[in-house]
Amino acid sequence: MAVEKRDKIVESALKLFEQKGYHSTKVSDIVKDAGMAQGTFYLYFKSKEDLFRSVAEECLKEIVVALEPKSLDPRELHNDKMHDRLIRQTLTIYYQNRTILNILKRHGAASPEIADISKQFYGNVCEVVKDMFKHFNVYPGYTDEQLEMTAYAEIGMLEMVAYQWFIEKGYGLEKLDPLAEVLVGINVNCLPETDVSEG
Amino acid sequence: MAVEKRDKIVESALKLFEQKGYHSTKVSDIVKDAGMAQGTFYLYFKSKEDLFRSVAEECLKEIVVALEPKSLDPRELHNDKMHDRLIRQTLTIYYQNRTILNILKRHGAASPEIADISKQFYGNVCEVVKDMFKHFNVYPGYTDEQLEMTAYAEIGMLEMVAYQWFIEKGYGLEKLDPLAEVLVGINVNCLPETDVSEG
Amino acid sequence: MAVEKRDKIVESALKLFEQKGYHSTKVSDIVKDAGMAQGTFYLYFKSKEDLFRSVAEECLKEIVVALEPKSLDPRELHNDKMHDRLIRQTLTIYYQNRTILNILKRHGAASPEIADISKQFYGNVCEVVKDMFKHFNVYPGYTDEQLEMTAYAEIGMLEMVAYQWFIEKGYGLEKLDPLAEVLVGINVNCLPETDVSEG
Amino acid sequence: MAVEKRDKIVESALKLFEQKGYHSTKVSDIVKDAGMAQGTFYLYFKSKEDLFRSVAEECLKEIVVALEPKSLDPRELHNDKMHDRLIRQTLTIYYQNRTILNILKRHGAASPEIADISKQFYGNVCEVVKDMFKHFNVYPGYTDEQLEMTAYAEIGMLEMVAYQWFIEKGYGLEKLDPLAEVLVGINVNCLPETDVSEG
DNA sequence: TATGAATGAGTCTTCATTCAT
DNA sequence: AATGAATGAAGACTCATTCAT
Repeated sequence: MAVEKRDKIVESALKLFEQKGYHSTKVSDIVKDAGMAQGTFYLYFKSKEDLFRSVAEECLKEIVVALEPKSLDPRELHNDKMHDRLIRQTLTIYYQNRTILNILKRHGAASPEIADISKQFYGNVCEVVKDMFKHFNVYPGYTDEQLEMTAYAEIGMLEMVAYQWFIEKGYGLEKLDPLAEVLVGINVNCLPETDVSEG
Repeated sequence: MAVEKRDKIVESALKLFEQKGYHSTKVSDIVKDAGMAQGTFYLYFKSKEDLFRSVAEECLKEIVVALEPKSLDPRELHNDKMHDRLIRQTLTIYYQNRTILNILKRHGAASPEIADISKQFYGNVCEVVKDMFKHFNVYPGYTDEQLEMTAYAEIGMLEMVAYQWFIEKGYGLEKLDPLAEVLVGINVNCLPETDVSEG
Repeated sequence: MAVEKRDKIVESALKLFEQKGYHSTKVSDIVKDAGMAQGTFYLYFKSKEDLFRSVAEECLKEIVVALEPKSLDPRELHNDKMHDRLIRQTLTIYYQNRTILNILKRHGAASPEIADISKQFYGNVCEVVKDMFKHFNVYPGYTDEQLEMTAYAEIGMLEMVAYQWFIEKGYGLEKLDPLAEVLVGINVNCLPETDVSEG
Repeated sequence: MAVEKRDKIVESALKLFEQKGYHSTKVSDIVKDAGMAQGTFYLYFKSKEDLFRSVAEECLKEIVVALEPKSLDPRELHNDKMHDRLIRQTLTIYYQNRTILNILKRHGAASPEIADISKQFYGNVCEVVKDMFKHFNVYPGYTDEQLEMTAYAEIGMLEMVAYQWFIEKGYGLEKLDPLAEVLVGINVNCLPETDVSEG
């Protein structure tokens, strides 16, 4: 029961945050949408900011975990379509979490106090991607900073197209293939040892 | 005199928005920082939102204009380093406008009512980049949607690294070369067949 | 409980409006007088104007209803003292509602947006009086416009003396008799031929 | 020049007060309408309230003077149509000053501080009317209080019909005759020594 | 006289949070 | 655990008035 109520609050909050933004969504809006009394909210969350922080942290951690190599099917990763697979994998995860990503991107970190969540998220994702690059020796001879730059570039690329197609344009996973194809196209020769003859 | 005061407000506002975010910055903070009375603010801006909208629109328009091909030195664009030049150009513009871009990225569009500014900005930048792709026939055979995807991917890439290095890490233009090098590296072979003599 | 609070607000508001006028009475004055917090006010009224409008509409409707023939004792109305009775009845109603009438008369409709209440009130009262004139055939041969003029003249007469004696001079119902006597004197022969046996 | 500017302010103020009420009319509205700068206003009036007070006092004094017997043509007053003449005279004066009377009636005395003007005005008009009643011995045997009541009743009557026809309905002096006829009708027998056989 | 930019005290209204039931 | 009425601090915006030019 308790968990159900908490989930209901989170669900309503995410919906409203996405529609109206964090600051324009009142606690009263959330509880009205969730069908409960104002006071009930504070049985599950210390404050409105606590709700946002909790939800964001949860979601973003899930995303990071999902991106980690150990989450991926290892057989998939050892063939020549690895980069393509990675891109599809990431886009899919972004699609599944498009709501929270939309909120963070469109409405920002809501207030500087919460900005650390966003910062940490990007840091974590970057680490994961860098590890992947190292693991597969994608950019041999690159310094750590160069790897970091490359990682962020890839992340920015994926995030932007996910935002534009999954949120702004409202498409679903039917756009996964066309997007992946184009993104692989940009990087096609970046992974020289990958046999791209399949093209 | 009048212009000076307006500029002073904008300056203080940008500083405070960047530090504390749009919602946490009070009009009273802005005027205190700008050294004037509360009422003076309303001689130059209809409301706090009007200030944000005005400044954002101004800055973003400037960025779009700066990115347009006609703003670029044409001699620069007719050699085989074109892509490198474009990346440096864009990064420089992003660097120069890092404050407003930071505000928009970190604190979002402040409220859904202002979200249209951000949306239009990306639309415009995308158009500029697509035109560039077409002009130099970078991606022959691509459909318009594919060009759009590629354009957004490039924009996302540049934006993310600019954000991470110029804002989060606080570097200046001394990072222009290393960043450009890496970014070109990602795309290095994307323009192999481009014969830019086509003019 | 809820009704009690609302009533307390109305009570304090009427008191303060009468003392200081609508515009000089702050919401903070009202809640201080009513012994509650600022926010509580807005649980019961949308705004200060909403409070004024609500109270004024309520009171004025009551007055109109009280003036309607069906509110009057029918036995009273079928003798030759009818006009005297009507005048006493109206003066009594004006006395009972002197606070709101005072506010409207002294402080006006507070803002043009509320002026419609006052206008409608006079329109309604005029209709009631005209109907009474017609019912008892007080002014045979009069056109509708002439009846309307007469009705407004009577209303103005009653309102003015009620204002001067019950409010400005602060008398109570002990002035009912002298006022009625004089007012009947003005009109004494206006109803000479009225055979109220008309039924 | 100076007088012209002052008059221009008064003219604009009266127009706007009538349209929007005292409180909703800003000093900036008045000077904009009068075509001058904000500061100029304060060369002619100490404050907004001073303007209102000055204008109201001026107008109301004029009305009282116009109503005084010495202002009336003495030949008119010594015949059997005296009451009719008085009513016409008063209605005409009310018509000519309908703007200020409208402001006072519809928008009230603006604030309690100015309420004294209105109060004094009615006191003065009442005195004039009472003197007239005494002069022509209209109500022989009446006490002073009874005369005062009668005077206020007559004033209320005239004021109300003037308001309804000259302001609410927007008619001009073409309504003078019908209004006077009806008003005389109400009082027709109140002046027993007047030979109404002429009627 | 005339200007109009600048002032800042004043007030309504909002909304996250609390607490008695 | 649940309620929802009550709270009150906070902040955007207004506008009569001033004053340097």
